[in-house]
Amino acid sequence: MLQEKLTKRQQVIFDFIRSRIEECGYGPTIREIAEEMNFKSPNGVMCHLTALQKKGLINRTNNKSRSIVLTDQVAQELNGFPLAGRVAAGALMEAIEQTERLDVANLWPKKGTYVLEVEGESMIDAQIAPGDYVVVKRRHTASKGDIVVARTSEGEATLKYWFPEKNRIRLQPANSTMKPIYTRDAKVIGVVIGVIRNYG
Amino acid sequence: MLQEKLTKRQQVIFDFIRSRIEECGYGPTIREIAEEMNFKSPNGVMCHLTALQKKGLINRTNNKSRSIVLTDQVAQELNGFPLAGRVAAGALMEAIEQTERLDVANLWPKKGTYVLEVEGESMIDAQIAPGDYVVVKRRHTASKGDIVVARTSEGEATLKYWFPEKNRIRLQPANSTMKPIYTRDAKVIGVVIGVIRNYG
DNA sequence: CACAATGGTGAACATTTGTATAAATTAGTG
DNA sequence: CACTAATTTATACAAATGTTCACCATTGTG
Repeated sequence: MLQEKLTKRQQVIFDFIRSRIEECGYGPTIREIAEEMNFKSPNGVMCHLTALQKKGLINRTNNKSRSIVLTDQVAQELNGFPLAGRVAAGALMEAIEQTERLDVANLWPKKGTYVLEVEGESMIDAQIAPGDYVVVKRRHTASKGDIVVARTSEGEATLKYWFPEKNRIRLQPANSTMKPIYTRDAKVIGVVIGVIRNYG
Repeated sequence: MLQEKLTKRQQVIFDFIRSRIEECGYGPTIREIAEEMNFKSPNGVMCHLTALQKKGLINRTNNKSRSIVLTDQVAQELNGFPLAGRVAAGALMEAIEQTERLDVANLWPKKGTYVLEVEGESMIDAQIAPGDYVVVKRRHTASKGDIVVARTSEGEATLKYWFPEKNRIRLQPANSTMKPIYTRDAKVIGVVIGVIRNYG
């Protein structure tokens, strides 16, 4: 995971490429890079690009305009967060620079997935609080013990544990002050696969 | 938020552009689109592009190669999840198609932010469970009541509520079975600004 | 010092690419 | 049918773009 160190010049050029991709949505041409760097010839850029490619920061396709892309490793840094370790672990700050990353954008599959804002405290003992967003995978079946979004016969959607019993379904809240709902015709709308909480 | 409906041809072309941007990291040229569609002239594509632009799905810059970008509205669909409403709300599924989106990738600022995997149950009553990831903003100060990552005099990093008192700091766990830690020289490493949980 | 690595200049060339104009085709609609 | 909009062909041109070759300057190193 250690990448060869960049020279100052290479770093400047790489930063420019990355910022362009972020800001414009597409990368620069070789001459645009040259212009930015006040080069008077596109060939200077070519050398740096081959260097950046050899060091594993970018890829590009021959003869294609604007074909510079950041390698997966680098691109992920745009989305993810450095995963610094566990809270209980010792030397924290030292570790942050060089570790894995948690790619928030790709943690969950996008297809058939949506989020719901949680209302009420029915799942509080499952560490799901009001205002949290539950990430829900659209499904019509669930396994025993899953946290599901279910629609009861009254047409209400609700967030509960899913416990099928002999002749009925037990929709179990995670809250000692609330009682389970028993029903025969509750339908699973989706299964909770994640939780997102944003303080402030 | 309603976008003008696309013709079939426009939809096919738009899908191709989007998939290319997703898969390659950069968009196609006009001629590459023409080739894909088996057009024998680039001008056919030009017409469709101006249509797509007029309908607000893409933007592009004149005279620049591969300058097609998805509009913010469309691009966000690549990152976010549809925000379908609140769990308690009624007609859920009907609402999913046409609602806002929660852009997970940009929920929190990226600069100076990292995540930590939570170990232990010291914050369980704050709905933070073992295995959760806390999103931490690197800071050296905190406000009363913040959930912070603090380093105690022993050099251990720990996750607690931050309560400054007269001559000391109270590091308060959110767990009725655990006692607060009192200290004079605890240092804030960061403040918790979010939580991410991934089931399974 | 000789040498290699880095960081350029300059000019020339072949494609690729965006653009423009004119016209043909198809499909739907009043 | 006459008409319009959408779709595509055809051709041509100007500009942008990637590539290559030859060569120069600087810097650090054995």
